[in-house]
Amino acid sequence: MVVRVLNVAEKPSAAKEISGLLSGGRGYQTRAGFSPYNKVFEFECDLDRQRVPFVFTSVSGHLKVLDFEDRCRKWGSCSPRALLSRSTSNLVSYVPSEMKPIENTLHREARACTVLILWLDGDSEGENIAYEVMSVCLSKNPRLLVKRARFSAITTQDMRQALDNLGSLNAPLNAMVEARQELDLRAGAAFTRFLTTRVRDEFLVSELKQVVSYGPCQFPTLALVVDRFLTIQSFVPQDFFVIDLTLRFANAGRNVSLKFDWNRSRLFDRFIASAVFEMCYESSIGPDQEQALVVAVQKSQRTRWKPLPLATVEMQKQVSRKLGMSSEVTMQVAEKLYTQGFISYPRTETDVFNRNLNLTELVQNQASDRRWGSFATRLLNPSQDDPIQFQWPRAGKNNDEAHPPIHPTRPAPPNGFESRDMDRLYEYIARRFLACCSVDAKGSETVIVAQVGAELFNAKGMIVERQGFYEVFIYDRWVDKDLPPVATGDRAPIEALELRTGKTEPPPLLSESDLISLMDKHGIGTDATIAQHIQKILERGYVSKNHLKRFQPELLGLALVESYESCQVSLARPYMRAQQEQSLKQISTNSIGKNEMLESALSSFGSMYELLENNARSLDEVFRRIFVQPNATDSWRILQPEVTRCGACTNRLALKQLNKPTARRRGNARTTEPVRRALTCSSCQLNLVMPPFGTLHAFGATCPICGFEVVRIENSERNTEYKICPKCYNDPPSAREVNASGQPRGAFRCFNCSQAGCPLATAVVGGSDTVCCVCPWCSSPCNVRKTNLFRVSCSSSRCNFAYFFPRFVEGVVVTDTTCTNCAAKKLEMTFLRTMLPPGTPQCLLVCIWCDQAYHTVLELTGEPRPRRTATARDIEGVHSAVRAGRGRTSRGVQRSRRGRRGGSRT
DNA sequence: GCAAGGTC
Repeated sequence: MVVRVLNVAEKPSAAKEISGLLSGGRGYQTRAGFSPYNKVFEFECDLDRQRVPFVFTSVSGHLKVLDFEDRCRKWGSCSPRALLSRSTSNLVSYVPSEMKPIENTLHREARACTVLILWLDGDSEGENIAYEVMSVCLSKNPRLLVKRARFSAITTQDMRQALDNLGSLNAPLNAMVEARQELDLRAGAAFTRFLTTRVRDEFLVSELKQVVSYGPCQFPTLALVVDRFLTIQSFVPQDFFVIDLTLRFANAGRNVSLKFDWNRSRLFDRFIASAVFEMCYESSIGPDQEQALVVAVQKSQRTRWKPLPLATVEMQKQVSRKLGMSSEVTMQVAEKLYTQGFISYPRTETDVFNRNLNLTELVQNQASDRRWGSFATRLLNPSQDDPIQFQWPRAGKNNDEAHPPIHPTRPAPPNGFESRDMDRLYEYIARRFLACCSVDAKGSETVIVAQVGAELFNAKGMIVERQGFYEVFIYDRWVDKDLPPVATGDRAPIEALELRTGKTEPPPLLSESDLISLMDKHGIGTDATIAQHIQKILERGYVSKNHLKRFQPELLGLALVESYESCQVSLARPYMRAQQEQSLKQISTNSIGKNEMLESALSSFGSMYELLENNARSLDEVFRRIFVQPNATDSWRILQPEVTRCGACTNRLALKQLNKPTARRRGNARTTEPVRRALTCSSCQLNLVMPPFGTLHAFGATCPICGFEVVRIENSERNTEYKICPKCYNDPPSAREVNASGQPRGAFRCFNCSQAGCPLATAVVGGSDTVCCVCPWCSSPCNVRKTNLFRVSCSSSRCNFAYFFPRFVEGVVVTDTTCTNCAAKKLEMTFLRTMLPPGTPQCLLVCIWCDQAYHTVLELTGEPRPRRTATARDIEGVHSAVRAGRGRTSRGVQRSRRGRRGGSRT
């Protein structure tokens, strides 16, 4: 019989790469599949020492989805409880319509082949997809001989080895995935339907659009946020005591003060601390005693290791921490960079580079970049006196045997990427890669140990001898700390000796990076899904991010966790997912059968369901506070029972109407009196007047000035929205916010505020409305604004000009000084010193267009200068906007502009 | 309308 082999990979890129390797230098032919993305490659290849035709195609992840049978698919068609039992509801697995083209390709190719080789990824999901592909192919050609290829990397060697050692499919591993799918679906659907319908039916919130969902990953994630919140709430500060010592040393003819740390760090017992301090103090008094003795000067070498190769979870954590991008956005941007061929596959657990990968070639690729190209060149062409040279990256401990660590695959486009986020993420990946391929940083640490009485104190100094990878990895710094020249036996006068009292502080709320680490630790989600789970609990309104981008539970999230706990239902505990994964693993090792495991897990979910249902009163109590609508007869008094959080007492503020609505006749038109309304705090006796129009929503962020929760006001008729702090709206923070004639600027919204560090405060000190220069593209006035970054942008709605200041610019003030060259207002800029090389000024007063001082700072950091010239594309953008008679093309920009201009003023 | 896991 003529042998013809059908091969299937998990994604199109893998099919193409493997085809390239297996066909050797002879190349392959490409044909279209029914899906435009999943092409078919054809070539000849040796199999069992015989040259045979190979047909290679791909799927795009899972081919099938799992759902309930029709009978149970509609909400309300059965009790949610029935979804938790295999005897009362059945599941069906089918190919959804969007996957039909791929299925059709497999059908067509399977008919014409005799052997099927499954080249799916080497993880459990890959095994499950292999089964899906097999069932689809066998349905059209039951006589196919099915084989599984196993490989850890897409290299010629691995491919050949896989082909010479074809195996069979791993049924227990597949059974494990099937069990996971079934459990997640049944439990997710049952609890979600129960929670959502209970809210709707019990409280008659018939138009409830919100889903109150349960998911085995989202709930433990929520629990992590709530846990930290409760830890902070219940934190009891403890007094501690520290002895601070400052000594005076002579250095180059000048006296310098040096602070020392106490070797005991701190003591918690007031009496012991006082006694120790007294002894210390006594021994320092006296004619010859007011000196400390230097008892040791210890020198040691210190190394800071270069970073490990980059895996997905680490990327999400670091990019959130260093660039302030959420993990969700990071993954979207990374996906874009990947599909455009700029970086390797962004979903990988691997933090060790395979020795077969040609890293020097990848480094060479970066040599053309104007920002870090010179570093790449130094790596490859080391000179004798240059410590920077190529060294193979350190090896991490994780390897998914499927993808390499994330690295750049080709140089950045010379004119930058289409979005700033792509620019920033690519830069991070490229710099991190070069840092991995360079050398550790080395420094020399000096510790001076001084003695007063019987107590020892230390001061540390550092001389960085080799910056190593820090030269390219600008996200971290290692800086010198000078010490005066001191030798053992020296005596130094005591400048200060004090017993200081401090209080222990609770840990902060979780940052995104903290949350990702905890999810990773507890095995919640995978590298590819962690970001989605975080996004989900935000969307569901269980948690929000405050102005510091830290996660705080919302009332609903807190209530869900608390009420589950009160019913003794352990679904909202961080370890639940890991525990479930553990039981599932037993299926893959054949320690337990799939059916047996499922029956037991489902029965346990069933018990929890019943527990929740029987104790639903406590759940109702909580939901009532959140969802109950005010009594219809009282509706002119209470409009929304719980809108936002009071900054004084943390109670929820209610929105009350202050006047009865009355209709009046003005001429022929019948008009309604505007509603006067206020947020009121029952315990603080506070009334905060609110704008009369628009719906109020809690925004999640907290005002850093007064601690009130920010409110988002949405006016759907005018299609505007803006944010206010309820307190600042009534009581603007200071005279900072006055207009040119010294009058307060009407109603005070977040965008009028210039509070440093608050991302909502987008006004600039000196006034957002102050013109700072003429637009280089269209000659309209330009203002300085602030969103995440400061920027100079054109005020014309028809022009897209904007110059974003680099991230190290942390403050911009428009001054009255003008540039003698171009008449632009000079800007006073303050820089974040930790992001700049040593010796850079911390503050500059400059014209950003003409002053060399600013341009020098930009050159030092590899940032581009502000461009006065527009590209052809920019100009065409302006022209087409003018032709179309509209403003900026982005809807979001248009909306926010209206907000700024007072279109939403009420 | 519900989950989590792949993937474009």
